[in-house]
Amino acid sequence: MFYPISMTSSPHTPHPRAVSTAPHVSFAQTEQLHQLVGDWFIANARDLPWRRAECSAWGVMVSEFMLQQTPVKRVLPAWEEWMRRWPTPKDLAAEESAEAVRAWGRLGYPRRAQRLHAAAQAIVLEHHGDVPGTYEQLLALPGVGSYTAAAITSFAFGRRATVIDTNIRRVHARAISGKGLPNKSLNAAETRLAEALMPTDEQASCLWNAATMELGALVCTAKSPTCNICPIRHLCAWVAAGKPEAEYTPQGQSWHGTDRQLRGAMMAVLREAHHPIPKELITNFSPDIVAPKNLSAVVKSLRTLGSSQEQIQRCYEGLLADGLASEKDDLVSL
DNA sequence: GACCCGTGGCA
DNA sequence: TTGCCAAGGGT
Repeated sequence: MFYPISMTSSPHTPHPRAVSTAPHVSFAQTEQLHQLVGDWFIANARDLPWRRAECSAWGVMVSEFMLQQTPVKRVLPAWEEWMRRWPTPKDLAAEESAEAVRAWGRLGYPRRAQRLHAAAQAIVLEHHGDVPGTYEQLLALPGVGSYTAAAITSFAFGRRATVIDTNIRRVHARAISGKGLPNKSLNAAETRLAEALMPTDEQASCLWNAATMELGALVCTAKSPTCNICPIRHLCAWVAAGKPEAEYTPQGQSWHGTDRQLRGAMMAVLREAHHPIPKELITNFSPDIVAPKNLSAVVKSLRTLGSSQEQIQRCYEGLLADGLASEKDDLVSL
């Protein structure tokens, strides 16, 4: 992480280069937002290991993968262990993909581990083992989308990139657009707004990215934002409008009885098994199948889901198709 | 754009 | 307790 410390030494000096003006926001207001949110971040940012100056680009990249839909608190220990074990892309690339998935543990969305492993191999093959430093190069890596590419560009390399994540979108929606929540999906208007708000100065842009994200994560939260401590509450369009309700209510993610629940249970069985196991251990729930001792608990929990045989088959084949599991001679493994 | 992909902390 | 939802990506 590149902390633009220079901003703290002269906090009220305007940047020499012009800042784009966003719709509904004056130049002066944009400057003020940068200053207030930046100062707030410097005073209140969490001390996360991937933000420290000594953290490698690879460390930032690993954190970004893990943080895709998984909260910071659960990522912290996993990141520490991952970096201890695989401190460079080359170290991970030399491993079996299955080992990466196993080390991913219960972070969720195990395909991220698979893609991170594939990205490490691509980095070794195409970039001499060094995490590439441009948005386009990063975007070409497996599992790296527009958010992650911009985040690594900004946080690991200190280059100007427009980072747009769910936190930043929410801050923009409220502070600028006066809405309770951003649109259901990122659209062109939101992207234009984010680009227009981005400081032209490279250092300032990195601070703005990190600071806006942190503000969304700690203060301008989805559920009950703490506007009373918000550094930009007096500029916030949403507050000024009386905090109107969002135009829609996000539909909750269903879980019980879904394929995802069953896939998760199957993945737990496979992670526990450090050797290939009989296929029917997963696909056949008849109680006379005896699991190896260390698998008993997870297999039992899998059986208690009460899934139909059709659903079991569909999910199992899905795992094979996604490359999360492989089958040979009626034995399956990660 | 809609949908799918895991998991667990927290109110 | 039940439901929300968290630094997204891929199809």
